[in-house]
Amino acid sequence: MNAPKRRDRAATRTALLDAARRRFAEHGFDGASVRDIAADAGVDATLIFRYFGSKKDLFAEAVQADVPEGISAGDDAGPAALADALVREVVLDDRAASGEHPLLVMLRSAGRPEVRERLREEVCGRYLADLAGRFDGEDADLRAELVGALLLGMGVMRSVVGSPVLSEADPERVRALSGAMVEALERAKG
Amino acid sequence: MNAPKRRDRAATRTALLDAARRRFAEHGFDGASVRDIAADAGVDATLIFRYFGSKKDLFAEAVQADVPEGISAGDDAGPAALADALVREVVLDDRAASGEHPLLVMLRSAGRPEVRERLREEVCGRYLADLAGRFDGEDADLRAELVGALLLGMGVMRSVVGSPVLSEADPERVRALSGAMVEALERAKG
DNA sequence: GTCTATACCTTGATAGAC
DNA sequence: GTCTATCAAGGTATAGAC
Repeated sequence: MNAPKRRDRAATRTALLDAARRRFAEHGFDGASVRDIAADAGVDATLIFRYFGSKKDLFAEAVQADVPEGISAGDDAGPAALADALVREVVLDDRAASGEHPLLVMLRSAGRPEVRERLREEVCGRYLADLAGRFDGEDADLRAELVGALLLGMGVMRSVVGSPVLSEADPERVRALSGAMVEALERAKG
Repeated sequence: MNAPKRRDRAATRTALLDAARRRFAEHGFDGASVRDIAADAGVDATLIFRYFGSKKDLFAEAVQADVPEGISAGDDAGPAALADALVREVVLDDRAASGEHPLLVMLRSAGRPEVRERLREEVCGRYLADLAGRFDGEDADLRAELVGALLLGMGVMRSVVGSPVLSEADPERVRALSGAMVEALERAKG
């Protein structure tokens, strides 16, 4: 089912991206070999280089494909509302179908400097900037950073460290507790 | 200076461990080759296998050596005091001399399943268990997990993502804000 | 016993044949 | 558009030199 019809560029590319997403998510960048990915896709390994240039480029494209566009909270919502949306997106969301959140996939591959750089762009440019804009007071960026740290840390706990507590806990309770932490930050204006 | 006297088992081992710590901390598990480590230590690469068995075993020993024994807070201190001590240890402490905190080194090498397993033992068994014991109420373990997530996330922000905000912020302010978040958890008893 | 030479297998990457 | 060498680098094992 993964094997594309022979001589079908588009299907080959798609099959490779698909296999890459799964392999990278499960084994990380270094743990997934191009030969394994190609075998999963039912094509020859050299096609990866023909179509994507390098393993790194394949990784970039595979992981980028499902980074959510924006954040599902109103533009004028406060930090707590945004944080709540992010908790659901990064931590609680059942991603059994779509796999791990791309940020967490990147975290598991953070040995590579290029991956860390993408992470920084993604986290700082996309998420933290948005968060910081919703805090008021002197050190909005520091408080946004702490919210980001909490979120990222929850993802790391669940997905990298592998602690079962967050997965097994009542999602509503998780949202309530993390919400209380964010509200404490809102109260502590600089 | 790194080259041990020839035919000196202890000195060779030490030199290898030393070089390994530096290489692993800077480049992660996959980014540090046994040949590079051995070259740094001024010895032949195959000695790594003679003395440690495998690269993984060398990593385990190199990283284990400087995981702090216990946590520098009184046995009867509350969660906030312990969290404060941990913030200093993991995030704020100037480890320029001793290098990154071993937990963060492990995080940067978290592509490998064995590394993740060590991380889980370390984080859950050592840090979270201690934290959970200091909360009272129903879901002490969940609240301990959230404190751990905040701490780990701060370390990840600084060391993996590479965001400059935490490093450049006033340490006292960081302690005050993270303390407020932990206190919010104490208040939210299950 | 302590170290060195060397060789083997896997993996990322390239060149050129079909 | 696809596949078959082929290469360099890296982890690992073994034999043997001092």
